[in-house]
Amino acid sequence: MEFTNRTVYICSMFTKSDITRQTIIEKSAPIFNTKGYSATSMSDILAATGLTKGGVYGNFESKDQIAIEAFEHSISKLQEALRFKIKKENTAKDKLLAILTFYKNYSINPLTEGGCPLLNTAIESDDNLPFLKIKAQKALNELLAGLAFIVQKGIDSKEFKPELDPQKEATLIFSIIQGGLMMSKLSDNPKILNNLLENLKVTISTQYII
Amino acid sequence: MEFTNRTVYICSMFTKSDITRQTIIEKSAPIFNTKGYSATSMSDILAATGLTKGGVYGNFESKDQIAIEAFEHSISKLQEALRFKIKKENTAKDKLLAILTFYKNYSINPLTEGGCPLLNTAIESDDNLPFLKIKAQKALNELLAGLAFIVQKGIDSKEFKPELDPQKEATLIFSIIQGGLMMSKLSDNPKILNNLLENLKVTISTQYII
DNA sequence: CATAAAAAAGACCGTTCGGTATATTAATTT
DNA sequence: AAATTAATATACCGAACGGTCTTTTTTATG
Repeated sequence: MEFTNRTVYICSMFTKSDITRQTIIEKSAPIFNTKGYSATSMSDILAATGLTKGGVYGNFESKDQIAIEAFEHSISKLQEALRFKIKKENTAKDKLLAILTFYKNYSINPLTEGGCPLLNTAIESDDNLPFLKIKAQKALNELLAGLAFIVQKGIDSKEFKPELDPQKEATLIFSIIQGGLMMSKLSDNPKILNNLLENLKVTISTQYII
Repeated sequence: MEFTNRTVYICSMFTKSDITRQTIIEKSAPIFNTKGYSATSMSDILAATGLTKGGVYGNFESKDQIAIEAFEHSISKLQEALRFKIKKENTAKDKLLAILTFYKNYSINPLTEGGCPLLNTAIESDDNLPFLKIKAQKALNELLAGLAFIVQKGIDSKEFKPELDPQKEATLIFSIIQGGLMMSKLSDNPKILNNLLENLKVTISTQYII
C-alpha cells in the first residue's frame, strides 16, 4: 500500500520553505543567545531543528545569516513584549515602572533563553563580528529612543520635571538594567538586578515627578 | 664555526619555563579579551607568542587553563591599576571619583585590548563556561567589595551620610559603569560612558556627602 | 667537555568545522 | 497521472580545531 505524506497548509500565504525558515530562526535563536555566535555550530542548529544540511542551507546562505535573523527575532520579541507592557499604562511614570517590572527576575527568567540578546550580542560582536554589531547597534538605538520618548512625553505633559534630559535618563536607566543583569546572571543572584530596579523605581517616583 | 645561543638569566628565581609561561599569558590575554574564549584558537596563541605547540603544551595542559590564567592576568592588571589610583587619594569621595576617572574613555582606551575582561568574560561564560564563570564571579565580588569598602569608610569617617548602604551603592556604581561601557563600546561613542561617569560624580558629590 | 635534564620544534592524530553538490523525496501544476 | 518544480536528505569536501608524541635543540650539571 502506497502512502504519501501530504501537509495541508491552512494559510496559503506561507510556503513550506517559509515555515522551515521560521522554524530554523526560532529554534536557533535561544542557542545563539545562550552559547554565543562562535560557540554555536551548524550541527547544533541541525539537532535543534531536526533538519539536515540540505534543509538549512536550502533556506539560508550561511551561518552568519541565520545568526543575524535569530538575533533580530530575539530582539523583536523583546521589543514587542516591552511595547505591550508600555501600552497598557497611561502615565509616563507608570510606563517607566512597567519597563522596570518587566526586567524583574530577568536573570533567571528571560524572554529568550540565555539572557538579554542585546547584551550578549553587543559584547560578543563589538570587536570582530561587524555583521552582528550593526544589528545590535540598531537595537540599542531603538531601545534608548523608546525610553527617551517616554521621558520626553512625561515632560511635555507636565508630569516630569522640565529640566530632565530624556536621552541622559534613558542611558542611565538602561545602563543600570544591563549592568545589573550582567551581575545578577554572573552571580546567580536575581536580587542584585531586582534591588537596582527597586532603587530606580524610587528614583523615578521621587526625582522625576514634579 | 659552531655557535650556541646562550641566554643569561639575571634573576635565577625564574626558569626559562616560567618566562615562557608568562609570555603565553601576557600575549594571549588581549586575544581572549578581544575575540572571546570560543573564537580564540590555539593557532592564534601560537602566532602571538611565536611558539609552536610543543612550547605551549609543554607549559599548559589545555586551552582552558591558558584562558583561566589569561583572565586572571587581565583582572589583576585592572585591580592593580585601580588600587594604585585609589591609594593616591585620601578621602572616600576622592577615591570614588578617582575610580570614575579611571573609567573615562575606557571604551576606546581600555587597560587590556578588547575592553573590560570582567564584562566580556561574564557574558561569555555565564551559561556554559563554568571554569571561567567562577573566576569572573570571584573578580566581581572583589571589585564590588572594594567599592563597598570605600563607601563604608566614608560613612565611618563621617564623610558620607550614615544612611547609605555601601553594598547597594557599590552595585549601583558598578552597574552604571559596566552598562555604560557596553553601550559606548557598541556605539563606538565614548561619550555615553563618560556622561554617565560625570553624572555619577555629581551624585556622589551632592548626595553622598554629609 | 660530556652527560643529563629541561624546553621547544614539528609531524601527526582524530574530530569537527562551515559549506557544497548531487540525489531523493514531496508538493504543485498541467 | 505525468511532468515539473520546490524542498530536503545525504555523501562529501578542504580547512581548522584542540591535543599528543617523538625528535631536536637548548640549558644546567658533573
